[in-house]
Amino acid sequence: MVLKCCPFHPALTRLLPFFIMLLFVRWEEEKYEDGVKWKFLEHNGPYFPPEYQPLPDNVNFFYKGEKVKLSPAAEEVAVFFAQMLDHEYTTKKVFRENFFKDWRKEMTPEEKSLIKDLEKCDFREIHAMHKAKVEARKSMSKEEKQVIKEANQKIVEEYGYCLLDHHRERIGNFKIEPPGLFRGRGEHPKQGMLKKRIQPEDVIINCSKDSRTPIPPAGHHWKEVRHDNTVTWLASWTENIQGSIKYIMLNANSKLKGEKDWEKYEVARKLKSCVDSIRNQYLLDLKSKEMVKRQRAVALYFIDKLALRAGNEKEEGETADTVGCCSLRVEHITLHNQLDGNEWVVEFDFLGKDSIRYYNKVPVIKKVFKNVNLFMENKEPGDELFDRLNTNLLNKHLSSLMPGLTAKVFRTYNASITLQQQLKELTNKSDNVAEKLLSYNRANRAVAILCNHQRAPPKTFEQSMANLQAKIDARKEQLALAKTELKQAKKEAKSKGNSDPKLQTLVERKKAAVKRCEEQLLKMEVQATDREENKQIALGTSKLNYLDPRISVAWCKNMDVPIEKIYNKTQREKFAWAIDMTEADFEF
DNA sequence: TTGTTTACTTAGGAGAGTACGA
DNA sequence: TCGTACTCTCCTAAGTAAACAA
Repeated sequence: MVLKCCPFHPALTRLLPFFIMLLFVRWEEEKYEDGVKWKFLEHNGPYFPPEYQPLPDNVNFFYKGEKVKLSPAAEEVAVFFAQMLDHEYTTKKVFRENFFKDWRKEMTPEEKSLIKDLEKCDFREIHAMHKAKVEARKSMSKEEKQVIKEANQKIVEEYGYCLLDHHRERIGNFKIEPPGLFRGRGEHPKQGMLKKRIQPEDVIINCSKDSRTPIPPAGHHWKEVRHDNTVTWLASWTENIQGSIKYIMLNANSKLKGEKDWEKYEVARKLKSCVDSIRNQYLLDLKSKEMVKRQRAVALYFIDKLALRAGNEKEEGETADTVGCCSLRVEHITLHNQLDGNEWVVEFDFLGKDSIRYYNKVPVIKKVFKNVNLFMENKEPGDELFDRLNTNLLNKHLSSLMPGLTAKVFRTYNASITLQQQLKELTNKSDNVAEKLLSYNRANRAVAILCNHQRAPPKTFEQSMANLQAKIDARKEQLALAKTELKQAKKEAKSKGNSDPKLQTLVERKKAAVKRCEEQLLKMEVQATDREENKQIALGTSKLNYLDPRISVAWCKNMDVPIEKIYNKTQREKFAWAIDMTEADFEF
C-alpha cells in the first residue's frame, strides 16, 4: 500500500522497505529484558537556581511602621510573599497562616520575638521593587533580550541534554525547582507553606556506572549517585511540602517516552476489540448477588460512559478535597426518577483533579439507577458511595479481563474513539481547509467535554468577544450599505436598458463587494461561535494525552490538511513516531 | 489485607513569544 | 509601528497504578 501510492522516484521506491525498517528500528529497536530501560546514561546533573540576592539598602521591610533589617533567610521568604501581593490568595486565611508559621521558622530569635503579627507587616517597598523589576524586564531592548536568550541557550546546551543508549536526548525539566511559597490548586490545606531551596545534598543522581558522573556545584556533594537502569529518571529529590519525590526526566520527544506513548495507545486499541464483552459483563454484574461486584459494575459503567478518573483514595488534610469515581461520596450524587423529560437521571457534582468541578446530569439505565439508590441507603452525605470498592480492586479485575487494562485506559479509549467517530461525521472532503479545521476543533472539543478539560475563561475574554461582536456589527452595516449600492447600480443599469458596459461593470463590482462582505461576515461569525464554544474548554490536554496521534495524522493525509495546521512544533516532535509511521488508512 | 513508597502520566495556569490589525 | 490578543512553552501540582512492606 505504501508502494502503490508512492510519489517517490523508482530508485527510492526500491529503498522504501529499508526506510520502513529504519523507522521500525528507530521506534522499536532492541527491547531490553523486563524492566530494563537503558544500558548507558550520561548527563551533567540538574541545573540549580541562582542564590538569593539580598535587598538593596533603599528597599526596606517595615514592622508596625518601623524599618526592620531582616536576616537573609527571613528576608528571602519575605520577598516570596511580597512578590505575590497582587494575587488573591495572599488574602486567604489558610495561605496567610501557613506562610506566617513557616516564615517565623526562618527568623532569628530576635526577629521572632519582634514580628508576631502578619497584619502589622509592610511589604510594600519590596513589592514595588519587584514590580519595577518585572517592568524593566518587559521594556528591555531587543539586544538586551538577545543577550539573555543566548545565556539561556548556553544553559540548555550544558544541562538540557543527556546521552541515552547512543541517542542524544532532550531532558524535559533539567532545572531544580526554585524555592517559593507553595500554592496548591483549590482549597489546599498547605497553601502558603514555604517550599524550601533544594541543595545538591538533597539530590540523588541516576546514571550508568560507566558514564561520567555529574559534578556537583563547588563545595557540595550529591546525596547519592545510583545506577538503576530499571527507571527512566536522571535525578530526584524529596520535596518538603508533601514529602513526595520529584524527578528529572526526559522530554516527551525522546525515544523512551515515545515508545511508552505508543504502547499506551496500543493497549487502548486492544480494548476496542474486547470492549463489547467487557460491557456485557459489567451489565450482567449489575444484578450480582455480591455487593462488591455490583459496586464494581456501577463504577465501571460510570468510568466507561462518563470517562471518569479512577479515584484513588488520598490522605485527608494533606491535599484539597477532590474525588474520582471510586472515591465518590453520597454528597456528590443526587438521584432523579424524572428530570427534564428523562427517566433515571444521576446528577453529579464534585471537584475532580486540580479541583475542577464536574457537573453533569446523566440519564442512566434503570439497573444502574436502582443500584446507586441502594448504595446510598442509610448513609451520611460524607460516606463513600462505593464502600466496598477501591481502585486496586477495580484494576485487579480489569487486568484479569485484558492484560494491561486499568481504569484509565477507558479514558484513552473513549477519547480516541470519539475523535475518530466525530471526524468521520463532521468532515467533508470537499470542504476548504478552514472548514475542515473547524470540524477538527469541534471533534477535539467533543473529547475535551467528555474528559471535562476546563480552563479559566481568559481574563480578556469578555472584552475580546465584545470587540469581535463590534467588528461583526460594523461588517453587517457595511454589508447593508453594499447591498443598497448594488440595488442602486442595478436600477441605474436597468434604466439604460442594461446596455451601458460601464454600468454593467459597476454592477459586477458591487456584486463582488456584497459577496466578499458576506464571506467575511460568515467567517467572523464562525470565529465568534468557535471562541464562545471554547470559552471554558481546554483542547490541549486531550490532544496531548488522550488522542491517538495516528488518528489525526491519517485524517490530515486523507483530507489534504498540512499536519502543521493541527500540531505545533512541540506537538509534532512529541508525535514524531506517529507522523513517521501512519498511513492514510489507519484505523484506531 | 492494608498502608506506604515509588515512578510515571496528566493537568491548568503564568508568562514569554509571536502574529495580526489599526 | 505599536499595542493587543492569541499561541506556545515552561512550570510544577495532582493524579494513576504498581511494587513493596507490615
